[in-house]
Amino acid sequence: MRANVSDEAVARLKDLYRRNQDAIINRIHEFEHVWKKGSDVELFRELVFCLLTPQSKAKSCWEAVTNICRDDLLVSGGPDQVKTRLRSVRFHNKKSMYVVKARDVFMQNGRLSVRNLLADFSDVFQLRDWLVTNIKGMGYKEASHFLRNIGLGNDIAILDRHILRNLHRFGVIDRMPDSLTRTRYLDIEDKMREFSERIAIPLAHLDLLLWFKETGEIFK
DNA sequence: CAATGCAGGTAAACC
DNA sequence: TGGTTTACCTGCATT
Repeated sequence: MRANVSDEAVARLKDLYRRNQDAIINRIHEFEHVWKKGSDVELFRELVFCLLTPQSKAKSCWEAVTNICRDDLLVSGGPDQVKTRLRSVRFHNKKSMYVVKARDVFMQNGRLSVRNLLADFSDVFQLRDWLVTNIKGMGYKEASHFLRNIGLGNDIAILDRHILRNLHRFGVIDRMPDSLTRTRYLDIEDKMREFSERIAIPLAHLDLLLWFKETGEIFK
């Protein structure tokens, strides 16, 4: 077996992993802490963040979430009140509606019950399907992003443009998909899972690693 | 200062 | 029926 470009790229990736493994593991522990100890508000805050991020800057989105919480509008704020806190977020007209609608889904007897609802599911794939079906504005990528951020993402992939570009570079997928249907998402997710097993980097670690490789930071 | 590129995509309409 | 296209829409950094 002759070494090729892909093998060298994988070797560099594994090296990058060795040098950042501790930071990655620490970050994943922080995610898991949200599910273990976080309140319903904290869980919902992560969901709102993920509703905001499509085509937007993650940092601006998290600031917007912080502002909504600061003004105590996460649970009680109306669409207009939420919208004014999303000024720096792209597509805030639609996203402010998504936030308010999502909150209604998790309201039980006048209080936010995120944990109860999510804990009912036996596996994360069913849970993700449920989120995509019931939370308007949430597709497979952001549902996976949310689950990862609350510590339930060990066996799923967050197929954003950075990850897809890398999967293409590493020959995991033949070409960049121009759209991601459910079938295609699950198919590429399987291929990424096989890739992670082949190079002995856990799927959740691989996501953060590739993200770090592209942006130079481990954020959310 | 104007023009340009880019932000962790999704819903709905369309065929 | 499921894949593809289009609207959503703006702040911010760079040139």
